[in-house]
Amino acid sequence: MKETTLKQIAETLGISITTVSKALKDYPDVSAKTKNKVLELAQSLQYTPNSFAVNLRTKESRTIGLIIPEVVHHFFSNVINGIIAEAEKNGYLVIILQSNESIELERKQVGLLLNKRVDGIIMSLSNESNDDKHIKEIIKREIPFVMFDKISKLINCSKVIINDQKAAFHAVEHLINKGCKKIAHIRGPVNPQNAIDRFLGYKKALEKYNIPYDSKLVYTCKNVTFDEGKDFASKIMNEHPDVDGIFVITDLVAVGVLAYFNEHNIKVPNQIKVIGFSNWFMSQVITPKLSTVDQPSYEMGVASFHLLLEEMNHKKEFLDYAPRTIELDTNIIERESTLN
Amino acid sequence: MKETTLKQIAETLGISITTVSKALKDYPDVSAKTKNKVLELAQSLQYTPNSFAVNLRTKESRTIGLIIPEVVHHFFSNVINGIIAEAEKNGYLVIILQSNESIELERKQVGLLLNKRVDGIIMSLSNESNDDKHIKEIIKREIPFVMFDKISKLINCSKVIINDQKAAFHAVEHLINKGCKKIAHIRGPVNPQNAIDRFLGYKKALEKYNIPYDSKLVYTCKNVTFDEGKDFASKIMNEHPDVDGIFVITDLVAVGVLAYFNEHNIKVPNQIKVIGFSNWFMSQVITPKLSTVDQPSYEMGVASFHLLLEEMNHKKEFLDYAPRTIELDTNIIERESTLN
DNA sequence: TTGTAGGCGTTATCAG
DNA sequence: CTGATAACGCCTACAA
Repeated sequence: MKETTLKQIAETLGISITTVSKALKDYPDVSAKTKNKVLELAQSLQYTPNSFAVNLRTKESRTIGLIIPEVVHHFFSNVINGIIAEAEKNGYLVIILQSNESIELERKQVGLLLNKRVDGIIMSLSNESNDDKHIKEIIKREIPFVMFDKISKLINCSKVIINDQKAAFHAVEHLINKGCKKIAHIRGPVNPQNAIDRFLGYKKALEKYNIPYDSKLVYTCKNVTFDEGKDFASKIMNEHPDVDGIFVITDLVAVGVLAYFNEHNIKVPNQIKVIGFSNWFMSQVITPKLSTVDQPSYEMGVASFHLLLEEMNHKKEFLDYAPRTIELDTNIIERESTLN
Repeated sequence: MKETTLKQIAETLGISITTVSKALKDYPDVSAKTKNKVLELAQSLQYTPNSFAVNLRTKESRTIGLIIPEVVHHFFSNVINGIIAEAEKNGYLVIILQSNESIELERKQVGLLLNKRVDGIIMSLSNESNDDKHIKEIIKREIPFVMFDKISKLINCSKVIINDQKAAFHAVEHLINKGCKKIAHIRGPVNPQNAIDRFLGYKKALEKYNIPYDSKLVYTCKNVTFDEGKDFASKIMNEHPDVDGIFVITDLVAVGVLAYFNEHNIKVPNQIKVIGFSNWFMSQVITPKLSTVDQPSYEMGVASFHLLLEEMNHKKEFLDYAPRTIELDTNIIERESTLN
């Protein structure tokens, strides 16, 4: 089936392409009669503008790019959800790319999106990211750009975040309020800002309650997996059997911790309490149900797109735009794993 | 920053656009000297072809569309993973759209992708889908098209599936082998082919082992959620307390069933055995660990893209293409919920 | 070996 | 109210 074009409509109707174009776009300076004729024929021929031509002409594709570390991930898939829902409402489509937590791939993905000339890019950094060149390239090319969750403080762009430090502080405070005296922390990898901030929140909470900080009680994830949770739980029990509380970087790992405790008949929350982060679905399903920090993932997606849209609209009007940062609220969800 | 174009390079070098274009595409009929000059300048100017222009010229966008019911879903997010990985390897980007299990949205998404003129579409039907017009439109426009998992038997297109009936048969047979005498089935919604097939597999297994089929033992999900699992578990225990095995349409729902049993101190697998479908991650994390049917989700994604690529390549060469169906293997994963 | 010219389909300006 | 004309940036016969 051949696609219908303005030219075809113009020819069959014996009028000019210009007029057809105007009629279809409801310009005021086309007679009602012509307009009707055109609209009718266009309808019956199922005319839709060739988006390739429109893109070329208007220099925009109404498509944005999204780079995230992983799609198969409770938090990120919820963010995706928020972004594509909001994008669609505003007439944008979303190309999704994964970095698989690798900086090399991340660089490649940025390149692909720049070549594709998407109208804007939303991104959450990979854990490996410790270099900014590819990000700077986005900024340099003046592509509207928003970072969320795993951001870089060194980049001047719009951001959607939570206050990781505060949230972590409250999580650890929650453990302390529940009676924990010796609290370990399974932290995220070295680079990501949010792993750093959550660690700082942990430290601050100890400080406030006069619990001595002991770096030996801090365990650092490499891959942030279920299995790492199990391994660290085992290590903690061996090296510091008197630990009575653990704050874990994310629920997936915390669930690994609980799995280990279940298998080794270590009683949660009686002997040891555990709190996670992010409120993954599985946390309310396992035994004992995991206390955690709720992170508004869908909302982060929505907010990210809004900031991007704002910036894209400014760019279209050749207006300056000052990056904005949106900080969303979190709150502690108390479940069985931290009961008194 | 202004984008560099062929024209600019041509002008600064004092040669024609054509020559620049040819030099960059390594045509044989350009002198080595010119070629080098061009390549060098292009490099230093970071020239990348304007994809909008290329799209228009070549009539392809190297972008495909993917429509799935839900992104936040263990099975589908794994499929996405497979598709975008494979697409990227082959120089394609992927636009992802969700139907949210609504046929109306699904229709809209198809429309968006057709307007966008993607080179091909991969899709899994929503549970509501009982009408084909929008799908037929894709076929009519001769857009390469592949369906996976939730397919329609009425559409003549490439498909990637598992043998749901056989897989379900084996799941129920597994329960029977483990000693179950009265087996209930929590099935999926009415429309999707895979819900129908799994139900038929359930029936066949009963038949083979001379267990009378009782339609009262079949419960039909509407939304296929965790909560429905809990509700149906409760119903089953009330209405048929002697049921000793349940085959559940998917792990998420099965986990709901287990949650109910845990809360009401009903012993799994001693009093009643449960088997799910799809091997969601959480199934190996809960207590008791859920037996299930492993479904090769990532591989389904990869295979779907391959079929699509095959069809897109045929189309480019104006060759006829006969749709193919790939059926992937499944296998039973035995865990605690069906132990003897 | 290089360049000219036409076209992909749309939009925008400007003249009639 | 309508239409001719020129872009947008690239590709590719074909001509020189």
